[in-house]
Amino acid sequence: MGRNKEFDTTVVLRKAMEVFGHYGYEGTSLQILLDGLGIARQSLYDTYGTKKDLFISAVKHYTNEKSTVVLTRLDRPGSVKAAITDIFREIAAALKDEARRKECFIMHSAIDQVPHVPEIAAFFEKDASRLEEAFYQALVRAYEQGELSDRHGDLRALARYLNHSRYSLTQAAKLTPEPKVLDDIVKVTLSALDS
Amino acid sequence: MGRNKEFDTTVVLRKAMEVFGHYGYEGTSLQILLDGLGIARQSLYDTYGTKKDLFISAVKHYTNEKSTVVLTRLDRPGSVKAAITDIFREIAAALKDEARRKECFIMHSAIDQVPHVPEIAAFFEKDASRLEEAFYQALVRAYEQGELSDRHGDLRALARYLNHSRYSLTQAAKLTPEPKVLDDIVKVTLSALDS
DNA sequence: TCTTTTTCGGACCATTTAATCAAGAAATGA
DNA sequence: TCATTTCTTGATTAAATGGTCCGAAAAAGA
Repeated sequence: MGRNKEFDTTVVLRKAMEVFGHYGYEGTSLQILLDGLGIARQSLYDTYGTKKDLFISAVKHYTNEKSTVVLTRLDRPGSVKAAITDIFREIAAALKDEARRKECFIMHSAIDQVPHVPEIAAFFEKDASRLEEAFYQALVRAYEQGELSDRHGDLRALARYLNHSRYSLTQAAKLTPEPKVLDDIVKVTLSALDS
Repeated sequence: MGRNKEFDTTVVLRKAMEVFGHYGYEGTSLQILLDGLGIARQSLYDTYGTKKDLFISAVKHYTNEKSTVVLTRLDRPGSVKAAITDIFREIAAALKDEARRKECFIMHSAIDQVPHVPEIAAFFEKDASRLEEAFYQALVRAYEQGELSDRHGDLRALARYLNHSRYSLTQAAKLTPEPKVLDDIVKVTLSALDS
């Protein structure tokens, strides 16, 4: 019994990504936050806890969502190169989409807080190592399948590079509104896999 | 006549880079800032103006310093590949040095402010296009010198990629304290120039 | 000595901050 | 009907915010 929630908590979480992504964690005042979420102040505290709690929830939700997509693609049977290409094309597409683009920028705000919020630091560390390992395993499989030559040598380094490149694309997007630049970066990034 | 300044304004500017780099622009309270700079409040306002003025000065000073190094190397006669390799090795070295590393993180704080401080947005836009052009001209020269094959094709894309990679290394450094990871990323990044 | 400049520190300002408490209205299902 | 939950709003709190003003001490050169 009791009254139902009038807002979808994950929809509001996405809005939080946008707001925090635009203003940064410290740059987002409670007023700005509430205006962006479209809910009343008390609803925020009742549903998510403090401003920091909401921020952490938004960061985790965003990261998990993105990581899941990557992990799924990497586990997909068949060409590993094709899977990795898809992953990067998908990121570029998200960053070129007016609506989805805004959510991505919470990553930047989150990285700001790494030195100050232990929970976020620990979360990112775990996520990064999980993804690095997934990339590595996929690359090993690619090698076994004959998709990579000995030229690529250090697959561990290649895995780290790919995971880092994935993260860094949002930074590039924040610095330039030009879609072509993003495409250029992705293209050259993927050329690291060429034979 | 009159009393001399007791502090070196550029030394204090470097300290400002560290403080802003660590806490972010909004995350840096005036108190934190003054403690970090080691000067009195009034001295700050007399010398640099407001907190925002100081931030902008620090960002510009840092960026100009780094860009100058890059432009100088790219103009150096001889192997372009060697020059670019040097540029990235130098960045990695800075990010691995306990002291210099801290200053670099002001870049991250600066990018946060791009959507909110027009002066910073304009400054970065100019700086980026200048460097992209320098990379491009250098790559053209490299091609003419026989350092690059037709495989590399789109030199404009390659230039954008290199400039972006340069920026993004600080992000990688912020996410991991592991020097080896940085080296791995640089190694693979530079492999884009391999024949 | 005298004037100028800088340093330093405290006092002070209005504003904003995140967060809590309270209370009534609206909705929900037993 | 009744208990429960959420929504909305306003009041309030205590602390922190960036910035200004003032005055005295300390240099430095004329």
